[in-house]
Amino acid sequence: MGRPVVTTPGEIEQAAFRLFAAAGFEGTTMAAIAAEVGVGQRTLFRYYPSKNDIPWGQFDQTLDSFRQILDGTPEDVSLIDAIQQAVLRFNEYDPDAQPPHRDRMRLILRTPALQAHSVLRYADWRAVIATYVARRRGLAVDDLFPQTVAQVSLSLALTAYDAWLDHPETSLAALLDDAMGCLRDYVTAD
Amino acid sequence: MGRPVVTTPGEIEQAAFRLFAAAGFEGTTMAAIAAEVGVGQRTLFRYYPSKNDIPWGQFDQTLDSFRQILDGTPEDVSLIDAIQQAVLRFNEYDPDAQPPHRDRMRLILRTPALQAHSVLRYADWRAVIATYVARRRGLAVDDLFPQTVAQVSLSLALTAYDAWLDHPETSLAALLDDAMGCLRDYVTAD
DNA sequence: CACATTAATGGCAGTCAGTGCCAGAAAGAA
DNA sequence: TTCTTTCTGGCACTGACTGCCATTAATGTG
Repeated sequence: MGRPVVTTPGEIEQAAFRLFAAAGFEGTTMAAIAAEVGVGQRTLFRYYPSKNDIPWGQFDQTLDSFRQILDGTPEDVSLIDAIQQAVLRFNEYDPDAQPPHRDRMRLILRTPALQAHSVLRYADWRAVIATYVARRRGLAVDDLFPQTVAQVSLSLALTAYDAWLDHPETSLAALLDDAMGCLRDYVTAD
Repeated sequence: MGRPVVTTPGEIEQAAFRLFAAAGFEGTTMAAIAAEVGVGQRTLFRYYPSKNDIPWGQFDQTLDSFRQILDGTPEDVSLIDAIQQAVLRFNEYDPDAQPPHRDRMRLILRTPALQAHSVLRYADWRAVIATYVARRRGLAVDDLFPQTVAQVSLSLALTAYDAWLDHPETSLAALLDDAMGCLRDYVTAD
């Protein structure tokens, strides 16, 4: 019961992306988004805690699924393969959903304010990996090994995503594998 | 000629750190810093473009030295060793200068707003590495290999630095080597 | 049907970072 | 002394964000 909501996170996200496309992220004010949705500015901030959070939409929920993918991996798969496959599966999208997903990631990865703000989200992502690594190796989450693996895994994902923006013809999966190949090459070359 | 300056970046930095120590980064306003220095708020913004830039002090200059360290490395040193040693040397400090350096890094690495903002600085750092890698391998800077190596190198450095905050007794150099060891372990383990 | 309860809205005033503008101050040069 | 250069700092303004609170619109109860 109680008064019914006037909007949804999804509706706000769509309105915002419309304005971002027209005027850019910096060039769009929260007042303009509120007007576009037809809602008070104060209400907007109840749906998204900050302007920087809008481009991510409702991504938070999905971290749980990332955890589940990892935990559901058979233990006989090597650590590195388990993580690589989990990252891959976590980032699988329907072919239809890929263009908007790419637009979203382009906005996030190429807008300085969002690049910066996003590291706070990545921290949770890294924590999922570090926790998994720590468990499989019987280490503490804070130990150097889990932390290193988590940081490096994020690096690979970010590098692959960034390359994906410029090479739409290549699949994200292939780029993730390529990035891992680069890493192996880098580490094992004499 | 012209009117002499009233302050210096260094003086502002010191005053700011005094206040940060007392009230925290978020709890310190630019107005308070200006008052502490004894200078107009408008002037403050001419010395530091944003509050987030103050904790870094005058670090920008030093990226040149990082480039020089890399370029001065003999070509018969393997790529990975060249980078590892350059990162190491770039982060060498007098034993006397280490406690303040650690305080600075603790503030930067543990304050969310600064964690976020700092990625914009790291981008320049990564560019130095990517450029070096591209040159040595005859690739374009934008190619996947240089970008991957740059991202991963940053990951290792950040992981080592973060561990250093909690283990002051261990040298940063040792932690950088340990992080690299973790990476080798991760990539080459069956 | 009247009335209480609940939950969301949105306006308002205020904080804080950051910017453009411009008058004024202080130094050296002519 | 006057001109020129350069730095200062006040003022007004924008834009994100917050706390406070009256208002609104549902639902539940007698």
